[in-house]
Amino acid sequence: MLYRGFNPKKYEKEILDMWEREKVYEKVRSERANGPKFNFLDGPPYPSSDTPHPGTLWNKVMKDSVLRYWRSKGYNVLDRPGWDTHGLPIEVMTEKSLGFRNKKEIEDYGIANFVRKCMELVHRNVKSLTEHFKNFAVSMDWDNPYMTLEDSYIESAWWGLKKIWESGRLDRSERPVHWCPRCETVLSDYEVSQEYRDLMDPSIFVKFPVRGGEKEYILIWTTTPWTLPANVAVMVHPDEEYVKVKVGDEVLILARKRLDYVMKEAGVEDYEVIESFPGRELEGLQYNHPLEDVIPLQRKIREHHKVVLSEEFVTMEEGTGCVHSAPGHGMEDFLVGERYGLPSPSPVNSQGRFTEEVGKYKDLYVREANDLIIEDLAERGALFHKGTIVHRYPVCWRCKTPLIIRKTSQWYIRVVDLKEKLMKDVEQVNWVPSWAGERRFKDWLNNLRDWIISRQRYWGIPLPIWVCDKCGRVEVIGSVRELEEKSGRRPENLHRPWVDEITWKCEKCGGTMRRVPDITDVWFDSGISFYASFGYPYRDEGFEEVFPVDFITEGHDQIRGWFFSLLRVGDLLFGRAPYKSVLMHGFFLDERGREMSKSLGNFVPPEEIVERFGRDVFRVTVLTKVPWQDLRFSWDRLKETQKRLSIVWNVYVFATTYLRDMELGVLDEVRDPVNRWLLSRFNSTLKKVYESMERYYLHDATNALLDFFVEDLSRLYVRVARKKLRSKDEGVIKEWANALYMVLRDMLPVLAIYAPLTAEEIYQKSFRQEGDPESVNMLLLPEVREDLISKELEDEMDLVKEVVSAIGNARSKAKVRKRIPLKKAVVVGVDNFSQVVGRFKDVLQVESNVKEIVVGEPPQGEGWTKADFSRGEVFLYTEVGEEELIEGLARELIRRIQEMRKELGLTIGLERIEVYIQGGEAVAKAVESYREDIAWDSDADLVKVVSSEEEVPSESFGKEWDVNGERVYIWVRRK
RNA sequence: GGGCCCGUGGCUCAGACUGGUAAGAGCGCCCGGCUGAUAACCGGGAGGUCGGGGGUUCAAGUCCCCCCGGGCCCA
Repeated sequence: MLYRGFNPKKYEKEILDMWEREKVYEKVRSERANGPKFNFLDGPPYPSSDTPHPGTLWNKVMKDSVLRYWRSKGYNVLDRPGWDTHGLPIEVMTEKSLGFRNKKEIEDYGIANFVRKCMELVHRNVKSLTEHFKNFAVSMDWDNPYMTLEDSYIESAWWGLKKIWESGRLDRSERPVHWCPRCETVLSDYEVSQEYRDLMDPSIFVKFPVRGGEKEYILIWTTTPWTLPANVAVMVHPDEEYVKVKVGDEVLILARKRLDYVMKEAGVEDYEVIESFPGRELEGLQYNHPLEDVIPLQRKIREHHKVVLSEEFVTMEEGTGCVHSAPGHGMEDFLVGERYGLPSPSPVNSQGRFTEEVGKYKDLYVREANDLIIEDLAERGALFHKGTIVHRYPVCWRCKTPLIIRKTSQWYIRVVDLKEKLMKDVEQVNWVPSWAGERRFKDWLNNLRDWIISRQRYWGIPLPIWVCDKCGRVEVIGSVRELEEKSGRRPENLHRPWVDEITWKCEKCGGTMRRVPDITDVWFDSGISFYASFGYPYRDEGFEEVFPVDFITEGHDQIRGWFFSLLRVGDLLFGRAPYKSVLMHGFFLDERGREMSKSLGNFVPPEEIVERFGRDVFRVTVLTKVPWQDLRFSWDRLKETQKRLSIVWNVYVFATTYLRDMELGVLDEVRDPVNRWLLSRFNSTLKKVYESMERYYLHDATNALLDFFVEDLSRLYVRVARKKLRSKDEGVIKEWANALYMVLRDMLPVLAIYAPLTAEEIYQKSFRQEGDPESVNMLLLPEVREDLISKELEDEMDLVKEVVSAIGNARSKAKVRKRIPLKKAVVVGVDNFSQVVGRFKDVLQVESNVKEIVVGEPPQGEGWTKADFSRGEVFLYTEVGEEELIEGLARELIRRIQEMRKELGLTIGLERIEVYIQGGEAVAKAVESYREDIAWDSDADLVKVVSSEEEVPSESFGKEWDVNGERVYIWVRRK
């Protein structure tokens, strides 16, 4: 028996336990095993914490609603969760827990020990996060997740890398990259863009003496003095105007557009332009490096010091228009340098300290060398001006160390030439919303760069690349078996350091083949998930059948993350995008619209949500929100959802109260237009829900369902049904009971998509019959009966609602309470309303309490109150006569008797009573006139007017009431 | 500098892809009602130049252009 009061706390945990105990999920899976396939791929969350961010819960709940939908449609759903287990965040956390500050401490501790610690951390967090997701009724295959740290997964990665190598796209090259001097590794562009800080740096203007010139200098500007020792050239814009300016007895060369700014900055008021020319005329102009006397490197490259042209990288927005170029410390400088055949020295080691190539600065940490370099420049008269600047500067997203750009040898996957193809792939995908793909993704692809795949760290997929230490020959290994064949050994684990120990003799020269020490970029790990989660191609777990997957969904940050990464790998290895539909969702923000994070202290713990509102309330709250916009969290929102769900709950409670002990069978013939309307609305709702789910408009589906409960059932149908279910005509009761029962029962599997715990509780407590499946999760979604949908009926009911509302309006104006029946209302302006009145007179009666509603011309005479609605107007006769007052009084009495019955705990329709009433003349008259109605409504065998308490049997329950200002005594005697 | 998204009553949000009924809901506020779903529920009202301007159209919150404000991404 369903009980009163929507109270998720009472049942949610119990239901979850029941599912676990009875292995409900496993049973549903096996029941659907032969159904058509729906393939979902989980974007693997990063297990860096043991508590999920509320946004991750939102993400998982959205996924769950889609999975539940297809499963309830009879599909065999691929619903494996994933975990993205490798990478720097886990390493950094492990380092912190061990108190390490650099790589050396890790190596001293032992890579094997360190990697084991990382693994432990991952497993611990995965376990905890899994419990959290299960706790929100997320139905995935939790016992069987894919994890990027598994050997089978790593082996699949190797297979992919080997294939890419064979296609000629994998190679090593030396380029400047963003480098974290603490973590001592390269960072990808993506990682760099994660974190910027405002840093204060020197802003200096430096004079480079023109070779052979007489006190003539090229004026450059930089905020990274430490890159000056690696200066090779100066870039100018070919088409901008440059000038020679006389300052004192010196001549400076800079861009015209920067002149005023620079002089003002340097506090120089006396200067004179003596010559002007386009930048291209400067090309080839040679200069001397001001620090060449102290930097051995500079003496080596002195013949390269000259002006080069670049229209793409020289701006007139900052600096002097003459750009100091150090190809070893800047991507742009490097590109221009390549064009001119310039060297690209990068005299900085992996810890960000200068090498001996730069003489006296050796071993200094680059940022700390700035002051000394500036001093040396000043001593040599090369410093034109020194200031400071606060600018956004990239820092390591994990350890917050300012990054440097440094040339290193890295492994790349060349993809830039695939741009056009990738653009085409994107068009093949169904993006929700469409602009996510059409615009955002394409914009991102426009900036496509080659993929730096190597990282100089420990916890990750080891690059399966072995290089001969003698002849430099490269071999890429695609499987464990291949490794074993080459080396005769099989590592106990495919991680570092175990694979590092595997070596073999070079076939060509007899040297030793050693693995490059790098691991892969973690975006490679997750990018291969669509096939590596199957262990493809070494384990046959049905990969080919599910490629490409039907559906993925993640936040908009994953445009350049996972969506991109998957596409890149999909195209490299299989020539197409590995997914068919993508739902891009928003971020979960706090009440003020800021990102939610533990460090900001605005993080809402899942436990608190469960404690205050419960799991289903959270689920439905997030599911009613447009997915692709950011969601601003608020407790008020949860409160609203709680109210909506409690109406759903109450509708079910209402039904079970009235339908108890009734024989419910099939609904063979539906006569009443209100019931035909109900079935129409039911089927329209199903249709809307299904269509919305299939285009991933999750909020439309959820709202359509809730609106059906709130608008159609609660506000309308139930109110009429209350009367009908107590009809004197058995046939009427039967029809209404069956219609209501069927609709509510068939809606349960739909409700279970969004609020599975609540749906299960209702199912178990009152709708599950002998022989029914043991869980609501096993029910199939009802099919849409198009033939029962009637646009006409639905439109008519909308009109009825409007008329009712207009009558309510008129009552309000005339100040006549609803309990008083009114004689007549005239509807003006709607042609077919007579037919509507005929069909829906019960609704009109219950909702408006007007005896006669007709269609016609505006009535003449006194006593009419008018109200407008969209298609016409209503004239309500609001004069109240004796007769109406008496009838209203009868309703007052009934209401009070009912209240007393309730107080006595009597069961409706079952326990009978006798009623005694003492009051004035009007009361007596009301009882006389409406005795039968009173008796029927209150299950009374006797309704009697008495003149004093003496006439009332002694064991009666009596109460004094104030009815419209009159004192009335009522006694109820239980029989 | 480029790209994308957002801007709708006091607050939180639907509606925009596919132009068309007097622009909706919930919360809050004011007034009233209902009463065997009831620690609920319902009706009425006040409150919106749909950020601003221009354009297309018989018709624009919706399509196009420009601007302003906020956010995200890229440079």
